[in-house]
Amino acid sequence: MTDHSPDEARRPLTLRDVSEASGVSEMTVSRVLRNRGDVSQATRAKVLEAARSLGYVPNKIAGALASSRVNLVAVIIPSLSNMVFPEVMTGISEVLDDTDLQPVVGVTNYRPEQEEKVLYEMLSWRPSGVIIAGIEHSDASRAMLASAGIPVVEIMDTDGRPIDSVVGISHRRAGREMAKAIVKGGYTKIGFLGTKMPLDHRARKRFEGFTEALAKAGLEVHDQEFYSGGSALSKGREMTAALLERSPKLDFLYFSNDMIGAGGLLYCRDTGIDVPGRMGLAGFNGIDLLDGLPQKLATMDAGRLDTGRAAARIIAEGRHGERIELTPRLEFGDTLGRKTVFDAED
Amino acid sequence: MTDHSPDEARRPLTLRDVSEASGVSEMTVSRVLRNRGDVSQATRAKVLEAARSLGYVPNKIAGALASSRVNLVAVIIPSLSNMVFPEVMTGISEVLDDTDLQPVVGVTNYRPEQEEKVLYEMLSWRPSGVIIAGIEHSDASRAMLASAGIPVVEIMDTDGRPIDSVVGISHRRAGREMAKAIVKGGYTKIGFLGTKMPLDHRARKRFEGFTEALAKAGLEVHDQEFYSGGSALSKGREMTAALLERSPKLDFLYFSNDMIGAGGLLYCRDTGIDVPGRMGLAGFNGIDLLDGLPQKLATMDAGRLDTGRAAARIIAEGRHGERIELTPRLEFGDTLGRKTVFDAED
DNA sequence: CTGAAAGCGCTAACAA
DNA sequence: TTGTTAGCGCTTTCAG
Repeated sequence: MTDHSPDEARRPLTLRDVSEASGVSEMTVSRVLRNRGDVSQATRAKVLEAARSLGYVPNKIAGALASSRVNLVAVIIPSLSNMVFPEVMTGISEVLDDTDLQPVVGVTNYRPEQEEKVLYEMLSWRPSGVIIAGIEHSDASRAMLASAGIPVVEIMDTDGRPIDSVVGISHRRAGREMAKAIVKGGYTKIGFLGTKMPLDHRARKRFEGFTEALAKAGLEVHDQEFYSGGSALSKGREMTAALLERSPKLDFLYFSNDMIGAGGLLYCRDTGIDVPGRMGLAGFNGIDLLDGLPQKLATMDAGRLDTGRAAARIIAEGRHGERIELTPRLEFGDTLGRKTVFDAED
Repeated sequence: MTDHSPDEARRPLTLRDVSEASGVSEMTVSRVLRNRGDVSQATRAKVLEAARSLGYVPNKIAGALASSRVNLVAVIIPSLSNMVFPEVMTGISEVLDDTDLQPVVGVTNYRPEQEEKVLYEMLSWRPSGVIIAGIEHSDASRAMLASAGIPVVEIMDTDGRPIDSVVGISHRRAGREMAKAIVKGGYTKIGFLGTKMPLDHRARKRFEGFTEALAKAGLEVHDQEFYSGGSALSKGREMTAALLERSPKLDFLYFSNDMIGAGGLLYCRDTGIDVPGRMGLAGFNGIDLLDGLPQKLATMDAGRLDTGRAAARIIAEGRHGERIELTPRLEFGDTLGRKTVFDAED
């Protein structure tokens, strides 16, 4: 096993230590450890044995400095507690696992200054690429990304001018399509329930697309309710209660995410509101976590897994200037589009 | 703005560039950029202006090599899609945000070999500390951690022999206490529903503690159902249906996590099973995400936020050999302990 | 307060 | 197939 000398602070081992222990030059040790260049089986074995028995862990800092190659990919996302981003991460990891690249995650909490700081911090490690959520960034952030000289992929939003590559859906379009489906379903008194966060650009764009498409159909959002804080079932319940108290005539509720949408659904069921007859519901995201609810909420899948995969592939292949726009997929579930049934019973 | 010369691959800027642009020695530039040592206001201003206008981003690789100081903390967790780990991360970030340390996340997918690989990879960047989930690791992993010469905090499980520091709860104890509460509630025909994963040591330990405490009360787990795959409401429903079909006489179901527990709860309600009269239910974790369900599931909070905070503090303060055992907190909710009410009505 | 020299631990490039 | 020589871009140390 590892050589545990007395408890003094042991200096980390270096290539030189392995070199001495194996009687092979540092350079050759380096080659063995990186599987680079031809090395005889004999020396190879000697070196590996020495490295293993010493417990040598290479110093990538020195390696990266010498080779100016860093196998890190910076991934910058607003939050980990949102369920959406971990899924993107899964897609990214899935692809990077087949390469020697390693994702490094930074979290911004939806704050531009934080994003700037995290970005600066990560770029200072000279990663091989950056995957960053959203297409809205501070001037300083954009400048850093533009001049970093590495592949940059902005993900999850294609409405805007990307710095380099972009992968995701158009949230305006997602909003529009949901509006069209609702109109088609025969609903007319439409309420919106969403987040207050002015910095959640994607939610904002969905809302814009939504109202725009409603307007084209001669409709508008009748009433709305905003909240701040995490998305949770209970929030959805409360908001729905408040909104319906204020505007009892609503016949459709569009939630800005599935979690609060599910809360709204539970509220409707508890209070005996017939869904989707008397009231239609829809959320956003396609969170399968909620699959076991009594009714399946209508939603719009944003292709998070595919987004992560595609972004990672762009980085892995060192591509630039790609644009991959995914199609948001409407899932009707059990809460949208049965208005006619209700009308018949009315 | 940044000087955008023609599109040729620009060499990243170095201290030397800033030095030349500002007419100040590299050394002094370095001091300004790090706020180290005394520098006159005049030079200070010159340097900052030059750095800013060039868009200089320091190279931490070189800095780290020269100073052998790295402001990274390796955080190694099994999964991001589990809801539990993001919450721990939140606690970690919260504390590290007040320092100059940066968390770097690695994911193992509950696989020891993956853990070993990720650990090796991260240690090769010479981080200032390691926070790692669980207390079970491969020999190689333990050896790496033990000889890294940095603070190591194993989190979320205190049942075992830690390498350095440990923060978390005893899952055996959590299982025992839940068993006691169930016994006290008057339930006797107890079913267990959990994950198949033999590598989820914490779930295993809870189960062991659970059966042990039941045994002490002269009871045993009457029937059980295992599954693999992600935790989701629908899984909970299916498992509950299967288990109750097989063993209709059960009067309590203990789920290994809140998500499947919630699914079980929904199933019981849908099929008209009186909870907690005819059937008691409990999960594990205290996921407030589910707060808005019709009934609140009994659960055991594992103090994830506090765990993250405490672990980060140990790293930030460079402490060694700490042991912080948190107390799992039983939350009765609405699904445990009203057996007597039912008995009266029976 | 500022600067010059040396070197962190590794790898590119070349030599043997 | 193996070894030697120079750095990579910074910071430490010491001198002014």
